[in-house]
This record gives sequence, structure tokens and C-alpha cells, in this order.
Amino acid sequence: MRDRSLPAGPRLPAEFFARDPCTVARELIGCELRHEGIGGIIVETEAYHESEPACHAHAGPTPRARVLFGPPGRAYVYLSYGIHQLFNVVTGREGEGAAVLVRALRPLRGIEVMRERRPGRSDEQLCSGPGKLTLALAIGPADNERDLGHGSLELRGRPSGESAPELVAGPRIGIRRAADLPWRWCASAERRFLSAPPGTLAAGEPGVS
DNA sequence: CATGGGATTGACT
DNA sequence: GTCAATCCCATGC
Repeated sequence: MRDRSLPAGPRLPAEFFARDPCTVARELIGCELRHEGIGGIIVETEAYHESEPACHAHAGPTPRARVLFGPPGRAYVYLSYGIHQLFNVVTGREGEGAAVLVRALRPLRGIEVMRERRPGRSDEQLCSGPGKLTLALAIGPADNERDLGHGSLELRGRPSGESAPELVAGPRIGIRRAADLPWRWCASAERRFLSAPPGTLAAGEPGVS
């Protein structure tokens, strides 16, 4: 895979994020996430909202979840399973606890750097999971609460030259609570870059018997 | 203050 | 398919 120099889209404004997380999660597919010039096209997202128990904001504005209740358009980076950093963007109005988890990217810029950071992986696997993409982009705890409207951590609209993605929705991955909500969205034409195929059951979701 | 679970990954069988 | 790594923090006593 080669780097392309597609003209970047505009940086997404705070109003974009000041909406319900499901809308933002859908519309983020096809947009670009970058950190220090390294990044790719978002191909998989999940929505989280304080009204449902899978969301860290469900227990209220605890120290960890406080950023989720703050202004939209900030990063929420947290440690999962004691090992992996997961990147979210805060959505909704201030005072509302909600976010979108970015789960996978199609690498677009700085692929050589990503390969150095994730040796031995195919290009398709560089960012095919929420913990993988934070490694490839070097997003970490220091980025928690960062404003995505300024600085080197950026969310931008779909680059000109990128076609509008077809979406498929399904249950969120790796959760046990609220496993029935279809709040995961994937770009159906980007299967190779996803963390799991569309239609993968959530943890704890009963399969067909 | 002690405990237990979790929005995952990668190595190994 | 199975399983360990690793640690923050929410919860409960």
C-alpha cells in the first residue's frame, strides 16, 4: 500500500460533535483521524451514551468519566484490560455523557511510520482494532481530554477523492451489557480493515441455537 | 480499604 | 480455540 496525497478534508467543528453519538458515529465513517500527520480513514465506530450501561458515563461523572460530560469534540482516551489505549471523541451537549469509539482505520498517511510502530503486521492489520490504531498513531494517556479542534490530534472530513461509504450497523463488540443495541457501524466496502466482520455478535449476545 | 471486572491483543496449542 | 498480560477505577463493606 502506498501513501496517497489526497487533499485533506476540513477539520470537523465542535457543532459536528454536539449531537447524539449514533449520528456522529455514522457520519464519522469516511472521515480522517490523524495524529502528528499519521492517520487514516475511519472505517468502524461505536456509539456510547450515559443512558445505557455499557457506557463509562452510566455511573455519572466519576473521575474517569468526567471528560465525557464536558464539551464535545475532545478526546477520551482510556486504558482497556490494563493494556490497551482506546480512543474516543466526546459527543453531545455539555453535561451529557456520550462518546464515539473509533475502532478501525484504513491507513492513509504515514504508513511507513505505522509499520515501524507495529512490526510484522500487514498493512491491513496496522489499524484493524481500537487498541491497534492507538499504537499505530501513538495516541496515549497524554492525549486524554485534548481538544480535537486544535493541535496535532485531528478529526477531518472525508478527503476529496474519497467516495461516500456504504454503512452496515450491528451490535457493539466486546461488551456484555446492552449487547442488543446495534450501535456499531462499519464501511461495508472496507472489510479488510475492520476489527471484526459486520454482523459479529457482541460478547454475551446469544447466538442462533 | 479490598475486590473484581473490563469498549483487547497477541502468542500459543 | 484458549489464555495470559496488566491496571485503573467503580463498587461495596
